[in-house]
Amino acid sequence: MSPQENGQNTEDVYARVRGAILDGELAPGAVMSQVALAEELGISRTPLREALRMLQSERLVEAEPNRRVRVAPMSAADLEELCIARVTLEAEAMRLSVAQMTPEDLARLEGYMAEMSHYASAQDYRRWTVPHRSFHRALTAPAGERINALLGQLFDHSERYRRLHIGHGPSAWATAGHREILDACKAGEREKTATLLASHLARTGLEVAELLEPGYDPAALRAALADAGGTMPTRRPKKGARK
Amino acid sequence: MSPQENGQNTEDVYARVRGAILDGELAPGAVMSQVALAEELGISRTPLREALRMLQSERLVEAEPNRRVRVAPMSAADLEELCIARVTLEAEAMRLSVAQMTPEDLARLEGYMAEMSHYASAQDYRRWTVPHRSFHRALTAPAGERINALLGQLFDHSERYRRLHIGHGPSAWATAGHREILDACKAGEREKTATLLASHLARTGLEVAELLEPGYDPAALRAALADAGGTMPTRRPKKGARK
DNA sequence: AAACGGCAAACTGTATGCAATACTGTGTGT
DNA sequence: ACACACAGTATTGCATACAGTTTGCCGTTT
Repeated sequence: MSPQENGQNTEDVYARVRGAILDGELAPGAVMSQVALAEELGISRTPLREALRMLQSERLVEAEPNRRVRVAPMSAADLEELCIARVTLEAEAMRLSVAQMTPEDLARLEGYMAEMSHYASAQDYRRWTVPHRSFHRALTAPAGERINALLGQLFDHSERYRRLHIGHGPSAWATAGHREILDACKAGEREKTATLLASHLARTGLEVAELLEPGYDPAALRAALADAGGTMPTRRPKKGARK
Repeated sequence: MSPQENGQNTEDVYARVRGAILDGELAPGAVMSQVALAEELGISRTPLREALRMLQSERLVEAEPNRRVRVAPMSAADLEELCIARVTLEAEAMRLSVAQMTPEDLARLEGYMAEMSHYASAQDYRRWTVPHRSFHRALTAPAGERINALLGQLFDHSERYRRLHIGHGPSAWATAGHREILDACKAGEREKTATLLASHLARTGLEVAELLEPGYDPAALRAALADAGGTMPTRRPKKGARK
């Protein structure tokens, strides 16, 4: 969170602090003094306080009266809920969108895929996330403004977990997953598209949860994935890991 | 929004303005001057501005820089998205919760039912909404904090639509719907409980949408309800309204 | 009569000041 | 050595002040 870049109005402050939280630059659970933060940003406390209120409303910081705000902590249980919500909502938004997508929409999606693979091969994961976000957003755009606003928030929160625990880049299978989803989209296969997306999201969530709290068993997420019609692709068949 | 009741800190101001919006006391689309509002509330603009920022984050007011804020407008399309999100998410939360509910939870739910019928027979719809909210929240409480925070917001936004368009009270069939849901809950019938809930939510949404914009066809909501496994109970078979 | 332009009042955005509350470190008693 | 009380400091919350922008009105022009 650089000392003076960009403007100094509330919205810029909001964007900067939010970005710092999502990037992990402000660690989960960290307490922040308004005066220190405002000084660091080169502004007064007034716009900062307003920005913090917005972040509080979207659960990125926790605030109690007369106490310093804390960056929202992270936990496997919270991640699991996040993923459940996302798997459920995004899969349904996908179902509602498939039929409505125009050739232009599909072309745009191909464009994002190309961008992603470009940055992936350049190992520029920082920039990879930009078309990645656009890709997911474009998949569900026809579902409407409000639903996509919700999904956008869920996406950003997920990214916070992902970036902190597996760097900023794509897993090997993520690209293949995007390809499958887009192809199913083009084929107009409504249910297949939705379940592929659900599986894609759940898989990422499970992977990050395993890194975050190795012993944690995200049974509810598995159940939600099953409810969404999804499957865990090639669940490594170690012992009798059948459930 | 009374001139001086309650405290005058940011949180109270937030609660009061929020309540006024949800009750329709501040009409959808109304523009609000900060100075006028602050004066009416008997406070300065600083805490009001912070409260408005929070309301902006949850999409109850719309704000553009250097312009007065507007109470978020309402439309059938927005209501439809709201209901889609709620039907999808709340039904899934219900599925995840059924197995985890304790006898105490079920007893609490019975208590809310009793409260509701009490206020319903007294025609005190204003107070009826309190146990109604508790009922819905208790149904999905085991699904976790984050999911219920999301559902709480969606519930409140739905209430805003409902209160504005069919008064503040329950429809005749709503009570029966709650009864069915709770009974299925007690029987541990996971899927039935979820689909009953989905149908309940969608039915209310369709009813309000019809009042709000008579010609509007909420096809997406019907599709989402079908995806959730729900059905429209006794869809009045006028002509060949089979689809 | 309608449209345009300009000016004044109103409003928003940020900074600063002050009172109230929470935090921290030191000293004291057991 | 440990717990506790207390005072000094830091920090939050709200109000006010001021600069910049928008808005609405009114006179002028076409």
